[in-house]
Amino acid sequence: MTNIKEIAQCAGVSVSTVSRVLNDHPYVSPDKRKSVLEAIDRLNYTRNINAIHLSKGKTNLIGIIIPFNNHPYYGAIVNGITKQANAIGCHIVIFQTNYDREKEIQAFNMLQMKQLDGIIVCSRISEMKILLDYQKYGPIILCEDTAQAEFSSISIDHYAAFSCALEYVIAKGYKKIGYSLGRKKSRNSSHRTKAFNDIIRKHKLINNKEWLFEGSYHIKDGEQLFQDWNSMMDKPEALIITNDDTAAGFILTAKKSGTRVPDDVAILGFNNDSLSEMLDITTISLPLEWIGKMAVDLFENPEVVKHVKLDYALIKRSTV
Amino acid sequence: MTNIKEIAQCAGVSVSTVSRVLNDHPYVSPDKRKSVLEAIDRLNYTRNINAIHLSKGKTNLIGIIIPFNNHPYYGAIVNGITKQANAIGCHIVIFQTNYDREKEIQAFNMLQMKQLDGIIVCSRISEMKILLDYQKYGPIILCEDTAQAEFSSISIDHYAAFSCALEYVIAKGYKKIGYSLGRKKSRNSSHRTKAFNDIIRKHKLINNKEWLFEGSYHIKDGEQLFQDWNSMMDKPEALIITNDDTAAGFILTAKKSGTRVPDDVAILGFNNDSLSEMLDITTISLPLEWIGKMAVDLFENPEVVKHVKLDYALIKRSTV
DNA sequence: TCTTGCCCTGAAATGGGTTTCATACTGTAC
DNA sequence: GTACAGTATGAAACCCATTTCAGGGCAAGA
Repeated sequence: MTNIKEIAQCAGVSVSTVSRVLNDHPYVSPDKRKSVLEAIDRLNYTRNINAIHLSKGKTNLIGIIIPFNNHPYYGAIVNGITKQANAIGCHIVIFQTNYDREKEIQAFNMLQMKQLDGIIVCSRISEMKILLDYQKYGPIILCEDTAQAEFSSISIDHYAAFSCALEYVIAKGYKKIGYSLGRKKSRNSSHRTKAFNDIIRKHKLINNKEWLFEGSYHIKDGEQLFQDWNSMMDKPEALIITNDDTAAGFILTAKKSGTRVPDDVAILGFNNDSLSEMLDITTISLPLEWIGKMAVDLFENPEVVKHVKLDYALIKRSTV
Repeated sequence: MTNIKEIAQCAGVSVSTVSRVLNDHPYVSPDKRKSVLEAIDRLNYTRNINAIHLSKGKTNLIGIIIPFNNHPYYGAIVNGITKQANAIGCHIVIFQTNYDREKEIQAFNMLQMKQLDGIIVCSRISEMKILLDYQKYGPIILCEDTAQAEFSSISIDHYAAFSCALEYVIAKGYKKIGYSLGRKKSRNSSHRTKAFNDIIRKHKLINNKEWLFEGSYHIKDGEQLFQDWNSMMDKPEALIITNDDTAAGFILTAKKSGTRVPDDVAILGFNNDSLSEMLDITTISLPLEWIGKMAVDLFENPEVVKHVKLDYALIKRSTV
């Protein structure tokens, strides 16, 4: 492998000059620049980027922590991140964790070892304490609704979004309302739960613990959710479901078993996926790609810790 | 940032010894090992991985070239790759290209500059000529049905899989059969096209050029596909659709407009996604995660160029 | 006793850039 | 004519680990 030294020799200049040409620095005379360029061409030279990384102390690599990759919610965020990262000349290393602590730590270790310039956490299982430990090694951006002073964050106001959903369902006349979450203890979930409890209390409706379902992520979980719902003696008349994928699974299974939506059970989802559009599912549209884009923006300006909240929109369709 | 030199000083040994401890080499006396470990602990040392990369000439990073990330087909392959890559201590850098040549080249350049140890190409737009240029910089694995002697490949026998699908549709009595592809000129597509032409000729059925549709990737494309199909004077009675996502889009749109499946039009998809299961779509199951896994296996053994083909399975359901 | 081989250790070479600093030259302003 | 600013250039320091090589110590076998 030819290196910068050989180029320097071949072009009859010093390595500094070669480096200057390579990095478009000023103060290189046209003729030397030319001979360096020729030498590069002649010797078929490529820079060893690992040496550059070592020297510069950065890699232009951003880590993304997500639980699942094959999921519309995270897929959309990743899309947003990817686009914006490309715009600032960065690449993406995906850490698909399945909520495994080890895997998350792996990502943070790579930050510590300088293989990553920063990390965007789309969803996590590690405690805040862990994140604080690693914070000194580089910017960590959280895609969650937090006020943690040490980290920039970008999120949807899940409390407000869920409230909006619930108020709409209530306004439509439903009294027995249940909802499903991914993991009960995630930040986003806790906001949704709080919203649920507050609004239900405000309207003096039944708050039945049984009507809170967990583990709703994928379309197949929707099938299970339907089974669970269907096997209840006292069924809620409306369900606010974690995401459109699960909602779709629920609705498709419901149809098979002759359950009518929204007559037998009203369904409201989140995300406004293509699938929800196809199935005409009432949903809350979330600006997921924007979350990704903003996360990269926040990564770029690590000096200022900001907490950005993005807007949502109720999409009225046929399932409520 | 403390480095290996400081550790050596602090522990009263040479850097070589520190390196040996760090890398679990034999031939370090227990007491020296202990004092090194203590020094590492005391100074809160972390290795700079970029230096290791430079020194070792590898990064344990595998690049993946995919057109879309938020797509079940590629999502599943990426899942398989991720799992197996983790098993061998590698991480994944995703290049989502949207079939943009530039983006693909970017990935290859990173291989050339040694930021990647290898590349798995799930689908590409660059010509083989380009790949051959970059081949010398590291293993490139193709997830396509090729016999190119220079590259290992892993694929489904798309010719056979498509033939199987088509024979089944024909056996069910359909005579006017159309099909859809992603991009006409991709390798996989060309195998499907060949299979289609061969089988149709064999059975002496109509081969109507109009019944070949293109650009079918996502669920929304299925909606469009239905519009196209529906607006034809002479409609095919059965459609073999690129993938289940598009098939689902077609079927859901069809239902809205009162078109019955399979009575008005039979539908057969590919992949056997969760969605196809939910919608009871007849499909060809493809071992996508296995493609990913095998791709990593092939990457690991770059000395032997192999062309692996995986099996498929017809899943009979209600849409044919 | 001598060889051979294994264990242990450190100096130095190696991987390949970037960047600072010192120096020198040129042109312009006063 | 003197300062000063700007342009050009190379030597050397720096980023940080891995790995080769050489050498010393020690034990077992001849």
